[in-house]
Amino acid sequence: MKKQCACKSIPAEELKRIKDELPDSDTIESLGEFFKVFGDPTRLKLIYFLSQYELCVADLARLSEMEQSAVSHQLKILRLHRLTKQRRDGTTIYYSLNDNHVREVFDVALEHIEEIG
Amino acid sequence: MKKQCACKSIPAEELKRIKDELPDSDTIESLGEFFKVFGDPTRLKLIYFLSQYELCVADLARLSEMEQSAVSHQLKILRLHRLTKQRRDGTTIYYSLNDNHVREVFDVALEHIEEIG
DNA sequence: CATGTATATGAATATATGTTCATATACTAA
DNA sequence: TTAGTATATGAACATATATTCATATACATG
Repeated sequence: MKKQCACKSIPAEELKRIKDELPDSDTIESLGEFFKVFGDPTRLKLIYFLSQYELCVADLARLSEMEQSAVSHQLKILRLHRLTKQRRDGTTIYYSLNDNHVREVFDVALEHIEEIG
Repeated sequence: MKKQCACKSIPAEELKRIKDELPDSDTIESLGEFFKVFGDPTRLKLIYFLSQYELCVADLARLSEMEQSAVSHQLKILRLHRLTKQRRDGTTIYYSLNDNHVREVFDVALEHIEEIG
């Protein structure tokens, strides 16, 4: 029983080179975090609405048909990832998107879905 | 105690209109699924490698420093989402990306990470 | 056929995550 | 201050998910 697989389609030196091209692990982690935020349908809805309008929590709850608490929890996640910004007006807090890439990512993915499913 | 929140920054008819602009729930679900695939660092590594090279499972395992079993499990997910295609050569199976949008999504997100973190 | 290699997969486990409920906080107005 | 409104948050719970281990499958070779 050999210790190393005999496949080795690619020689060791080239494997090393390919491996080095990978973005560093912090970047990969951040990317994963970023996509994870988009990986939940309820957050996607919030993101979509916020990509078009500045909205208060209560209206977001009505639009997404979620409870206010659930919306606040999800908004916290968006906030922590700096995807949103907010302003206070009295007791009301208005959220909006903080970044142009967000909608861009959304749209590229949408193209994919429409083509491949 | 009122039954409905008094906030209503936006009148009911307009809320309805905004709500109707949201892609249908199947599309939102698919988008969420799509992003969820990208939401795991180990899958991101596989996707990145495959965006540049056609690779066999064993080499993917070496490159990503994962066990062969874990790689196969993740490749199954990529396959089910039709992000990859594969061809067999003897006992070896070579994987590659199936879609151009994938790398595009990856790159847009990378821009975001580099700007906002 | 039997052996070996590359990959796939089911089950078990540990961890992560989203929602709900109850409650806290921050602000407004009387 | 007291009551009311909008939002935030901690804890508990249920569900999802990634990994590992053991094993199965598919193919090649002798």
